[in-house]
Amino acid sequence: MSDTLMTIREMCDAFEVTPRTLRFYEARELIFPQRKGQHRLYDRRDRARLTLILRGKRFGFSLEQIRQLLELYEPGGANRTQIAATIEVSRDRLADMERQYAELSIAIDDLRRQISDAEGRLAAETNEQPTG
Amino acid sequence: MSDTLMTIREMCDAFEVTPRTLRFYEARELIFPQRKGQHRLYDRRDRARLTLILRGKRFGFSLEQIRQLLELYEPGGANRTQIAATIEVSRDRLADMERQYAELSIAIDDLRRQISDAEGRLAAETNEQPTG
DNA sequence: GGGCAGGTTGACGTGAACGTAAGCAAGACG
DNA sequence: CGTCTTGCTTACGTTCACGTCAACCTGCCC
Repeated sequence: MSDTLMTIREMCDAFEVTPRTLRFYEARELIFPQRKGQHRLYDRRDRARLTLILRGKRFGFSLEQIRQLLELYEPGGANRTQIAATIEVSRDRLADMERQYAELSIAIDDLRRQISDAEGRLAAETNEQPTG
Repeated sequence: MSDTLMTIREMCDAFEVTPRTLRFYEARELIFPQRKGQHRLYDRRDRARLTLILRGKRFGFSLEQIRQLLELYEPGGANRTQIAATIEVSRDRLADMERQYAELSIAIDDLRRQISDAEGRLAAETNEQPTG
């Protein structure tokens, strides 16, 4: 059930991307759908990777950074040096995300305060008599 | 002290941007430095706005979205309708950021787990005798 | 008064991440 | 048999956020 193969159209509908996008990600070696003849078929693994890709994009990572991160999620037959390198860059990304998390917390508080200030001004103006 | 005017070069050094970037933001109406003759001079307000701009960019907002947000931080003589509209879009941005915050938390946990898994594999491999 | 550092405008170039369009193949349908 | 849909490849176009470059002004120093 969960390892159902999906066509490109099904993938597009499920993830709200275009075929162009999926082919583009494949060209950049972010996903590796099988082929049935000429047609692409996406399995559970491809869907998991696409989920991570879209998530990474929302955090502002480049496709290349995401590609490196995806290596971490593939316990394939990489050698020690490659695994260590992957861990390296992943730690960097993690640090980025932790920084972003902290800053986002501040920014959210900031924005909430600004919004309620503005709401206050709006309410005040409502009770005043405008001079014009 | 805090309302010192700064030249474009001083701004660039302070914020690690290029002159081109500052002029670009000005063209997009994100900052409004004074002019001394032809030369630009940036005050405390410009610096505050630039801080918010760069922050917004780190969260993946477009310059246009940031421009709208900046209106919220300027209690200038806008009319009720404009203030209300600004609050509207700001609430949308806030919602974006809250979503991002929640998702980021998940992604960080995810990534941490993947990294320690990979570290585990690395350690395991160190203790094994490689077949080759 | 010549030159030069620092700033200005304007036009064009660039890289990332796709969009769009043209043209072909292959299975489904009536 | 034609044509419709779906997907494929190739190639060029687009948007955003700047970078790069040319040409000009402008103090200011020697």
